[in-house]
Amino acid sequence: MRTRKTGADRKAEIVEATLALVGELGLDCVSTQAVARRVGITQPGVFRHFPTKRELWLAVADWVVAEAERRWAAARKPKEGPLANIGAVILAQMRFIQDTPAVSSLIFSRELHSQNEELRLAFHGMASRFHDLLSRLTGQAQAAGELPKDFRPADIANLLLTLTPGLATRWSLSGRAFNLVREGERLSNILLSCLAKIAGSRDGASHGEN
Amino acid sequence: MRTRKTGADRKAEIVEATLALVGELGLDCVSTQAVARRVGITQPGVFRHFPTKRELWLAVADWVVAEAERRWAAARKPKEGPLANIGAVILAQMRFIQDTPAVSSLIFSRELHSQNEELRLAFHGMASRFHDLLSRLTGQAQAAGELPKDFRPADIANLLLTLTPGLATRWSLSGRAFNLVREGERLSNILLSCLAKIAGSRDGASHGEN
DNA sequence: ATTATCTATAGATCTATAGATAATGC
DNA sequence: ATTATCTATAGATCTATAGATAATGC
Repeated sequence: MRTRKTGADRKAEIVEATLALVGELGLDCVSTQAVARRVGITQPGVFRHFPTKRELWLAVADWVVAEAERRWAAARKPKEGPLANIGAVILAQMRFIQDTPAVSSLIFSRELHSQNEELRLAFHGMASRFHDLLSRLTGQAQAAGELPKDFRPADIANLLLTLTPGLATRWSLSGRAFNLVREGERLSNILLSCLAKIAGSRDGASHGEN
Repeated sequence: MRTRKTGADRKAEIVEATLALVGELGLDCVSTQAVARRVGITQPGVFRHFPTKRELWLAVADWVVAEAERRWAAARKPKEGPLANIGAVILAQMRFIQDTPAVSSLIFSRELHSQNEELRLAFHGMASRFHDLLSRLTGQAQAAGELPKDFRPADIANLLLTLTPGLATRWSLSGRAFNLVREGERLSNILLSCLAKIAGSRDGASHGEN
């Protein structure tokens, strides 16, 4: 019993250690033993802070959701146009995944998938709010003439939304061999400039295709 | 000892059961016990067909990769243009994920991520070949004037490639609450028609942006 | 004769509980 | 006095091995 911290501090440490281990080793490698070792306490010590492992996962989800929303808010650039804001928010999300790759593992885990509905709903809510944010910005960009009105904001938002998990998948499969943020910047610029070109060439036209 | 099958048949059954269980319960719920129960043999029976669980995962990966490539080939429409082929191949991939959701779980699993490099390489190879296929088709579509030459085929292919895992993520988080194939068709049509519109409005122009 | 399957079981690991111990805060 | 942490341990579960048994194929 060398060090002794407040309950709140230790809880935060345990959540942080769990996220780091999920990112390094994958989700099902994370035993309470491994978490305890990393934090520097004994394995049963973990259960004094989280009565069950399920509670630990929920705390992890809370942290992830709060951190994501904090980063979106920080990325907003009120002085620039809606299009620049879309790019900034997408980049913030890419940076979040690069810094916290555990998020990707959590999304397809058993815990979330079939054993902890609450966990799935927490992440689903996060994704929904991200979609809402992108929809709103897309609507503003359309109103400002920066994006074409050929497509509904919700659809463009969905297209933008797929970029992050789509790229994250390739990143993970490659062994994290490229810079996720840089590649994300490149691809989102291509997509956005492609959309913007339509707006530029025949602004305001509104006939659907497909 | 009621039934008794050939080794090859039983192996295939075990692989199939494993994939089904991963899709239903998530990857780390799949014990050799669960697989054996589903197949209808005893738990040690599994190890007579696969010496280690690692070997079982590799067999699963082999099946997934072979099945994916079989479906891409079947989806090709030689009589239609390159653009229609791009759409068809993307839809085939969406349908594959919808039929075999285990693939998504495998991609972010511990097994693949940090314990079985061979498994990661198998899936990485699959993704690379899919990218090559989309790049080739994009090049053809550009040559045929169906897509603009503003962007490199490899970049457009990357954009198209993110659609499937990106949508699959949203699908998984939603509790598989929408039709992945139909939504995939809708979104890929939006993306492709957006790209095509540039080609239509000022064909052949080739100046980069961003 | 070959080989698919079964029974029995070892040994590792994982979550969680009970009760003791010692560091902090009043 | 409160509470963070430790030691000891139960009980479940999981991969894998050893050796016996029975179904198939020549």
